[in-house]
Amino acid sequence: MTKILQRNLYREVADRIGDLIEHGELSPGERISEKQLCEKFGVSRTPLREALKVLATEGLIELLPNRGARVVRLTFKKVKDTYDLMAALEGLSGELACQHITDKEITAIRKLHNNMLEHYHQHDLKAYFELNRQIHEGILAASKNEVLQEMYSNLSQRVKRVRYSKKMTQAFWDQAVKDHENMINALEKRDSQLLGQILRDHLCNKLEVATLAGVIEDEAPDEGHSVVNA
Amino acid sequence: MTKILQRNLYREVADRIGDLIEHGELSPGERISEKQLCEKFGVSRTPLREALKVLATEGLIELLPNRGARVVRLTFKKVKDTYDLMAALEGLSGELACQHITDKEITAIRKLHNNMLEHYHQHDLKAYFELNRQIHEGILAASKNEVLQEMYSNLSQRVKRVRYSKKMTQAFWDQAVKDHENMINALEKRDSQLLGQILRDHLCNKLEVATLAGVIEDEAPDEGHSVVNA
DNA sequence: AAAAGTAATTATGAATTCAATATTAACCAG
DNA sequence: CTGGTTAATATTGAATTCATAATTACTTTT
Repeated sequence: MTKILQRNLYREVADRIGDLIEHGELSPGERISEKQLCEKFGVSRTPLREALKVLATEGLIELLPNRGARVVRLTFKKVKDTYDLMAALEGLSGELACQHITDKEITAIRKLHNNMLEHYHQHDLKAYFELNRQIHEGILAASKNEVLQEMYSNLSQRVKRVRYSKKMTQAFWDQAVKDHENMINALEKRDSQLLGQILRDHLCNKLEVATLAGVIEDEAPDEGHSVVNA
Repeated sequence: MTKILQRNLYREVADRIGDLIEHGELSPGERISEKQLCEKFGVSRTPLREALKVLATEGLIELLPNRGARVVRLTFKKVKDTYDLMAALEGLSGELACQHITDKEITAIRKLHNNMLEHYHQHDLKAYFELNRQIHEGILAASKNEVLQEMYSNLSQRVKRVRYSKKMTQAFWDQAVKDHENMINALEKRDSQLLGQILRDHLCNKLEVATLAGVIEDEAPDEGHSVVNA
């Protein structure tokens, strides 16, 4: 049962702006010019402004009344908070997955896992990360909780642009693989509590947060006052 | 440091539509007429349509391309999924609160708790619920995690309209109060793990889900095809 | 009378236009 | 020059207009 994908112009525009933010083509704190983006995308201001409103509720940009939109500045605290949340959601996904996962799904994830192990042994970090992502996504899907999946993917979106964990020490990597081994085992035993615990503690997040401490510039409060949607 | 409240027209409209949904003045599955709402609120279609887009990303309504907006149908599963998520978030809020709460905040919550106990002894359910809400909100605030607070309040919004847990047996009530006693104790001892556990298991959610089983009409799949934002 | 097809109506999607606010530039006094 | 005031410009906020798709009503046909 594949869902029909809704393609509104505003959604299209929102996604493309999201990409621009993710790839750093729109800088944090930088004012987003409506006119400029309209020309870039070849759309009028109406769908563009709708997209901005959506992106604001998704937490990617902020709207300052009468002063335009700007990309949210990712402070270290904000990223840390987001990761804390994601860890909790991953934990929940693990618990629920154990309750709802089918044998077929377990087989598929085991397969991904074995595949990932190969890349690990070949030191192919990029391929490893991709499989790693697919495994976590698979568990999330197996939770059969769509609200959870939606929330998680939103949070993931928000921090994507700093998610380039370049330096990964061998020790960290070894530990991550061990975690994954335990995860699969817990999943096959359908041990909710255990899998939940492993995923909550899985160092993937913690590692990234740790390395991020250096990456993120926590500079002077800002230009533009602190404003919040109400 | 009180934040400046942003009052855009679209946000205002979105909130008012949210109220209509919460109070059942817009029925689930019912098509939302733009023109009608424009007249009701005295605004043009532009801000109204912006509001609809925002409400869709907030999960309160669905937009069917070229076929308008309708209020999301709350199936039992959807509500159950949402409560599972909220329980996990409450658990996290408890853990974080223990780490970050100030003595002053603890005192304030203890005060709310004592106040709540009085209403409990006087069998004033309404006042009890209000204090109950304030306590949970206080813990959430004490977590000092704004992303968490934002997510929680969004989830809460989604299920508000079925949150009228009218029948509350004395046994349930007694247990809830005991839970709360334990919560406050854990908080004062700053026992993260314990408070997290209590909040995750707190029957408030489970109770409501249980009673809801009867309240929600899980009817025929629907008119209008299953469409999802992409 | 029922079904199918077509025209008329209505609603939505998006661009344009108008109004209000903020930003920049120009000007002047100290 | 520097600081402040006012005018000019540009940008955002919201209403209107135009275009397109869906729904309804009405024929027409069997």
